[in-house]
Amino acid sequence: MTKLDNIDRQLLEFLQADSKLNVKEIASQLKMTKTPIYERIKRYEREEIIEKYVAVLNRKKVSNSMVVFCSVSLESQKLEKIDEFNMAVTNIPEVIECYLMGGSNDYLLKVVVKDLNAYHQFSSGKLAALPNVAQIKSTFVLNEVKRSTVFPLKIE
Amino acid sequence: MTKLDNIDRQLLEFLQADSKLNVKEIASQLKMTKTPIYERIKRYEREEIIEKYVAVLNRKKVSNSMVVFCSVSLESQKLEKIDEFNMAVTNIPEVIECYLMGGSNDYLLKVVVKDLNAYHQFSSGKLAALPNVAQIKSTFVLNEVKRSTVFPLKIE
DNA sequence: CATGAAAAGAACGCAAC
DNA sequence: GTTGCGTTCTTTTCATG
Repeated sequence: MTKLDNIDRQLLEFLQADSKLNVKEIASQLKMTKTPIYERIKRYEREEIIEKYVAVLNRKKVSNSMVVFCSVSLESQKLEKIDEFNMAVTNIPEVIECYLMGGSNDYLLKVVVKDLNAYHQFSSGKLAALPNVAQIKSTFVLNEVKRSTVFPLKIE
Repeated sequence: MTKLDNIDRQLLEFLQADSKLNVKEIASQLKMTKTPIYERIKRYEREEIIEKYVAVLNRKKVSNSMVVFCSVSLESQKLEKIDEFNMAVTNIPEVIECYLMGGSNDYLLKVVVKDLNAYHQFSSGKLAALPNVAQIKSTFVLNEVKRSTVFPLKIE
C-alpha cells in the first residue's frame, strides 16, 4: 500500500472525476506548477495506483437495457470449485461485476441485459449452466440513484 | 436512444477499455483513417454517449479498505420521501453506488470504508441518521472476482 | 468515407534555480 | 518544489477528392 499525501489525494480526486484534465489546468487548481504534477501522475501510472483510463458511457443513450443483481450460491465451497466458478463467471460479458460475499458465502453478480427475456436466457442458459451453481436469486434495478467510479480517498 | 453501427460499437469498446488510445492508433486497428474516427468520437462526446473520461484506481494500492453491500428499507414509499432519501444518500462519499430495487422496494448500496469500525460509524451514524430509514442489512465483500466499468454493447 | 497539410496545444525531457 | 525552453506528439481544423 502506498502512502499518499494531501496533494496526491486531491490530484487523484481530480483524475477520478475527469481524466482529460490537462496538467496545466490541474496545476493551476492546486496552485502548483506543471512539473511536479506531471511527475506525480507518471508515478501513479508506473506504480499502478492508476490502473487505467476509461470512457464511461451513458447507458441509456446506447441501449435499452436493464440491470439485475443476482445472488448465486454454489453447491461446493471447495477452493478448486470456487476458482472454477470465478474463472467462468469472469468470461461472461453480461456479468460486469462479481463479488464473493461474507456470511452465506454466496456470490453477488451485477448483470446487464437487454430485457426480461434476455435475462431469462442468461439466467437459465449461461448462469445456471456454470459448474457448481446451486441456486440463483434475482433482483431487478428500478432506478440507479447513484453510480460512481470514484474511490473515496478521504475515508482514511 | 442512439443507433450504433458496427464501427461505433468497436470504437466504444476500445474507448471503454482504454481512453488514452490516440486517434491514430484506433484508426489503424479499425483499418480506417484518422478523420472519421475523430469525428465519431467527437459526436459521442457531443451527444453524451460518452459521459466522461475517468482514471480507475487500484483500490488495494491506495488504501486498506473494505466494500460492503447494504440493503436499506424505508419507512415510507411516498415519492417525496423517496426523493429525499435519494438526495441525501447521493451526498455520502462512502456510498459509491445506490440502486432502488424491485420486489421489496429496498435500496442496495455499495459502500467503501476503511475497516469494520469505520463501517459501524458509517452505518449507525450516517446511514441510520438519514430521513425515513427503517432497516439496514449489511453483507461484506470477501473477494472482488470481477469489477468492470465496460458496458457490454454486444448484448443487443 | 480517404488523404494530406497546417496550426494550436499538450506532453515530455532537460537545465538552472 | 519553481521557472523556462525546446522537441515531439496529438488534437483539431480545413481543403481536396
